[in-house]
Formats: sequence, structure tokens, C-alpha cells
Amino acid sequence: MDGTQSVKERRDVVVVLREFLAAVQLPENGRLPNERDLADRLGITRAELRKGLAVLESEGQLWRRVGTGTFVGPKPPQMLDIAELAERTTSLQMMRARIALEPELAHLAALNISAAEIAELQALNGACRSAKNWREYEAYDARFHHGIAKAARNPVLLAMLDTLNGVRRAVTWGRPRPEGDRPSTAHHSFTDHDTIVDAIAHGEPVKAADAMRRHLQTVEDRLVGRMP
Amino acid sequence: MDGTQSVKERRDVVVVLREFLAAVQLPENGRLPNERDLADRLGITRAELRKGLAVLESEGQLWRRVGTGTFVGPKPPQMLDIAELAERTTSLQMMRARIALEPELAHLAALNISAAEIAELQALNGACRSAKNWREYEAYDARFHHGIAKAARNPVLLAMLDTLNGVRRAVTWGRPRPEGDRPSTAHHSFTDHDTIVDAIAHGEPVKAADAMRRHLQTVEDRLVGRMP
DNA sequence: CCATCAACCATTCAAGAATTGGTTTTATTA
DNA sequence: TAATAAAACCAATTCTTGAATGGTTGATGG
Repeated sequence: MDGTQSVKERRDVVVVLREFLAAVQLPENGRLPNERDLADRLGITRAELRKGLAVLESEGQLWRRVGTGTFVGPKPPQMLDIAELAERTTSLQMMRARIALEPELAHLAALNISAAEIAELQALNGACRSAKNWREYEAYDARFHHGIAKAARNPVLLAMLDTLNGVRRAVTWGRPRPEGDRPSTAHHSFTDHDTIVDAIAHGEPVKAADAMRRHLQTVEDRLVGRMP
Repeated sequence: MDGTQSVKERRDVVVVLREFLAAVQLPENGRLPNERDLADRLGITRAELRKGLAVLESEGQLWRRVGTGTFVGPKPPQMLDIAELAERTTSLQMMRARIALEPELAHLAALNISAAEIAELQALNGACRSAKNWREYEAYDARFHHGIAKAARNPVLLAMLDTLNGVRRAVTWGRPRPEGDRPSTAHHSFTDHDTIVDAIAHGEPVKAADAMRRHLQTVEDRLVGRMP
């Protein structure tokens, strides 16, 4: 064979690896042979090979995962674990995230919403008003905001809001809840929702985004303890 | 046994089920026995049981999934599938999502970033400039934006940007890529990055958010075809 | 001290059996 | 015959087990 000598030649392992990658012309996300085989093929030891792979990995040329293999290209993103994420997230950080997302969603909704969806939003807002306990209110409130996101006609933003709500629910699971009393304290949210729906229904994106931002800001203020 | 008579008594299955749930006191997300066993224990037929479960499920008292079981409480949100999401998402929608997220991230980064992170951002921007091909440029660009998100100190927003980038990559996989030529066409991005880093480094959140918004807007304009 | 080799570890995947909710067919009984 | 209980079947999911893989450690020997 030809490879066994390259060790003695002291050629840098990284160079050998680059040549190999160029030779085999693997496609993006293509899989390299496993380390044991590849070390044999290149005529180098596995420890040496791993050093070289580490370099290429740090350069972002490839990525590795235990039990799976070594692949060309940047590391694919991991699907986020909602429960794990909720542990590292405070209620305030949740609100900052919502403030980042939802005004833009209201903006887009004002541009794309249908008549049926407007009616649904109004119905959900009414359901919020007549909720018999706090938990029921939160369920309708979540569906209200989800409805706006759906009307925005942007799958990515919708998915992100949904995961956001998932984290929100997981976060509130850990905290105690005022189970019995009705959400009379949230009466300001009702009028907030009204103005948001009105702006969206009249096709006024900027106004809708502003209303949503003010609404969430109020919730955040209340969360921090700044009662207006 | 005792249960076999309750069928003849014609007591409503739902009532029996509610009594059972109250008796066993399952915690939130607790799992019920499987339908065959439960039907035996309650002395009713499986079809009857399923009617009752359907009612409670529609009430949101519990949720079921094939192969898994029946559980107490509202249905947990599903983790989003990046590949599936990418199929329903256009490049333009991707940009709208980024414009919703990243200015806020730049804002927060300006408030929370450390000196080491500033240096890292500058280094990554430099790496963008000296990228030898388009793919390498995109890798560093992604790490640049990720660095800003990390400096924002908000796990939820960071996770959302990461999934966003995952979708972005999955979207661009489907499209052809200009493999060979260097990203000289993206030279305006370099100065954009400069102004963003400067604003963040000087602790000017509004300025940073504006710079980020303008930067992404330029990219979107270029995407749509409006060359400025 | 360093490189090499082997063994071991932890994670992941793949294939198949078992489990479970969902559906249809068959048997039983009034 | 109609209603209904019982069984069988279906499809999605989990569990189990073994193999494959990257990651780590330690013995061996220059």
C-alpha cells in the first residue's frame, strides 16, 4: 500500500486529511469512514487522526457525534428541549422574548389576516373576559396570541411562538398558581386585546405592533412589580 | 367482582371516570392505566370507556397518544421539526423572522456583553472578511450572529435564533449555491458588522438594534432583488 | 517523555418485540 | 334484526438488545 510511509515522512496529519477530503469529494453532510478504518486507510494512528479531526472540527469544516460518526460541514442545530430550556429561563426573560416576537407578528397579521380569523380573535377575547378561573383565562389568552401568530402567515415565526408558549407553560409549572380567584386583575388585558384586534382588523400594522408592544410591556411591568 | 353490575345501572361512564380520577389522585401529566385494564377495573366495556375518555379529552382534562398512553392535563407542545418547517418556509419569511428577533438581541447584547465577547465578535468579523469561499463566509457570519445572541444573556432568545439558523441552513440546502466565487459581493456586510459591533461595544442598545435592523433589511432587499 | 496500541466507556443507531390508542370485524344476546 | 359486547386487527410509539462509533484511559515500549 501507499499510505504507510506518510507517517515517517512527518507530513502534517491535517494536510493528509485535507487531501483525503478533497479526493473523496464528500457532499455536504456526507459521512466519513469511522476513525478506526480511516486511520488504517491513511496509514496513521488513531490518536494522530483524532488530533487532525479536532483541528478541522474547530474550523467548522466537519462535526462529530458519539455513536453517529463524523460528517462534512457545520454542525446541525439540535432541537431544543423545552423542559431543559425552561429551567434556565426566568419569567422576565420570557417576556423579553415575547416582546421581541409578538409585535412583529401583530404587524404581519394586520397585513394578512382574513375576516374569519378576525372573528375568531374577537371570540377568543370574549372567552378571556368570561373565564371562570385563572387557568382557563390563560388557556384562552394563549389561543388569542396564537391566533394572531397564525394570521401572520409565517411558519417560522408561528413555530417559534408556539415553542415560546411551551417554555412559558413549563416555567409556570414550577411556580405556585393562584388557583381559585378569577382574573379580575387582568381586566386591563381585555382592553389591550381590544385595541390590538381593532388595529389588526383595520389593517394598520404599525398601530397593531405598538398596541401589542404596550400590552406586553404592561404585563412585564406588572411582573417586575412596577404597578402603573 | 363488584364492577360488573355498574353497567346495568346505566350510570354515566363519564361520572364513573371522574370518580376514578378523583380517587386515584393522579398528578399533572400522570398516566392512566391502559384502556384494556382500565375497562376491566371499572367493569365497563372498552368502547364505553373510550366514549367517556373522548369527552374528558375534549374538555382538556386529559390527552391521549397512540402507543404512549392517556395522561392528565393539557397536551404538551410538540418540539418543532426543523426539516419539515424548512419545507414550508421561504427565504423572505426567514428574513422577516430574523428582523423580528435579531435587533432585540443586539439591544440586549449591548447591555450585557463582556469584554471577551466583544473581542470574539471582532475576531469573527475579521474572519468573515478573510473567508476564502462563500461557504466559509456563511459559517463565520452565522457564528457572528450567534455570538451576539449569546451575549444577550437570554436562553430562550438564543435557542430561537439557533433553531432559526437551523431552518435557514435547511432552506438554503435546497437551493443551488455559488460555490466557487469569493463573497466580494457581501462587502457591505463587513461594514454593517463593524457598526453593529461598535454600538454593542459602546453600550448603545438603541443604536445597536437599529444597525442590526438596517443590516438585515439590506440583506432582505438584496434577496428580493431591490439592489440599493 | 512520547507515540502506539489495546481495552474500555458512553452515546447513538438499527431492528424487532411488546405496548397502546384507534378501528374494524365477528360473535352474542335481547 | 338491532344493539352491544368481545375479539381481532391496525398504526403509532416505546422498550429492548446488540452493534457501531466517537471519546477516554492505561499499559507497553521505544
